[in-house]
Amino acid sequence: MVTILLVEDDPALGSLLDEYLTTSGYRVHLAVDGEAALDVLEREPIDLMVTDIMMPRLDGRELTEQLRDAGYTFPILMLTALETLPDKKKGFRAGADDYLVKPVDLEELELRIEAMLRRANIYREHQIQLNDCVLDERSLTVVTPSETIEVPKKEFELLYHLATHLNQVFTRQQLLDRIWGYETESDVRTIDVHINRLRSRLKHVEAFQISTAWGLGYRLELKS
Amino acid sequence: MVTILLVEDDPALGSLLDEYLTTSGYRVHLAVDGEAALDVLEREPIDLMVTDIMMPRLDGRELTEQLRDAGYTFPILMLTALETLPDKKKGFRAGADDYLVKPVDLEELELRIEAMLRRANIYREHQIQLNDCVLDERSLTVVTPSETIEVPKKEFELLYHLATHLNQVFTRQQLLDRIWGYETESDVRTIDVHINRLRSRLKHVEAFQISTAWGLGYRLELKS
DNA sequence: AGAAGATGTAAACAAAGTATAAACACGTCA
DNA sequence: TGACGTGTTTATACTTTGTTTACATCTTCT
Repeated sequence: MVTILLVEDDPALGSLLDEYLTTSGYRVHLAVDGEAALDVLEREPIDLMVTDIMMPRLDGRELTEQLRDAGYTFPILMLTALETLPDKKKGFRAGADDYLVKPVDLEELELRIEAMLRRANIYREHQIQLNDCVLDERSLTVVTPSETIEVPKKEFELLYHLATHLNQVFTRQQLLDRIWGYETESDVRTIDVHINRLRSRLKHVEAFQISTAWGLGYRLELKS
Repeated sequence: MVTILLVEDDPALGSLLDEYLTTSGYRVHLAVDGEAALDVLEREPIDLMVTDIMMPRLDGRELTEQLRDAGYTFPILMLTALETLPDKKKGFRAGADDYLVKPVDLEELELRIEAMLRRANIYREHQIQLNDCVLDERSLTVVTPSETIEVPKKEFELLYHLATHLNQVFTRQQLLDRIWGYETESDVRTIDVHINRLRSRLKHVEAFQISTAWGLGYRLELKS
């Protein structure tokens, strides 16, 4: 589920947006100002932020700048009562991806959020997240908090296939058929060798493991 | 340099936008309708498209749908005279990333284009900073604290493209398509030679390195 | 415990992909 | 014209990856 961080100091507007977005199928965290937003960000993984621009303490523009500086890359949409170009400009310069002028048109807000998510999701289709670890199909890498491990193509395909079918047991022949192709003439023991190499290559990865289903085949399961 | 495909059937508006965007530092291809746009796309690598929605023959919405279906992922901005929500909705649904209502505010158009490019990781700054090292597009130089290295054009374009897409892996064919152009007949191994020359030319540069993604292609990553 | 079957592991070999140098082609400019 | 810079192709050396093989180790069952 997509998680939105909503930063809005006006209680009436805040709860209106919260309710609307929640009923639209998003998980929403509501923060009353920039400081509160930073607190939420420390505890929750956020996919997208919608923030008012004028707020007490830390305002939307400063918040956006701080987040971009800190390396956050999720899409940010700013809400502003100010129609003038200089203000839009400052917002974009600070790192916002879009803005919306108040009063907020709820349907348009949803459309813009969808468009931003679609754009940001282009790259996610090629990734699988397993706990704190990401398998990146485009670069053939396994990215953990502490390191990035490059994995040879066949090994990666094997890993990726198991990862897309968590906990499901595959026989060696099934894996050969699905990854090498049905007409391959490779020996089934090739699978064992690849599994072996994957295990030693990923031995420091805490997020998941490839376990042996004795007499059947292999499966990938989360460690957590 | 960022290349924009501008699709607009009104000659007056078309040339106005063309001129404005060109003086803003973009390379612009102007097409008078969707069919003409498709022709341009076959010959030129495009970073972003700005299209009118109402046009003879193939209109902006149909064009957008076709392009998305064909796998093009660059940002698309639609120009529309229609203010109503259902029409915006159709535009977004067709795959547009943003829209702008006519009459076009040139400055706002530029801001939106910049935001879309940033979102898509396409930059039009003439310099890129990588740690303590600067790639300068205008002088085709790589400037480090200790020296300034001149780089031949093709090599620089290759380097620059990789630098604007940090850590992203590109196949040799993708690099050929994007830097040499889609209709090039050069051999993909030309890429290897250029990479090789770049590496030896920049071997004393500490800021970044071009690494090989085995079986895939190349990527530029910071050394830090 | 011991046998039979299944899996783990290391090493050798084969295949595929990449690095590098050198030769060639072309245009520029004194 | 001829030296030079740039871009491309080609040939060969080299590296990484993929597969097989042989043998060690582990499960399961009697």
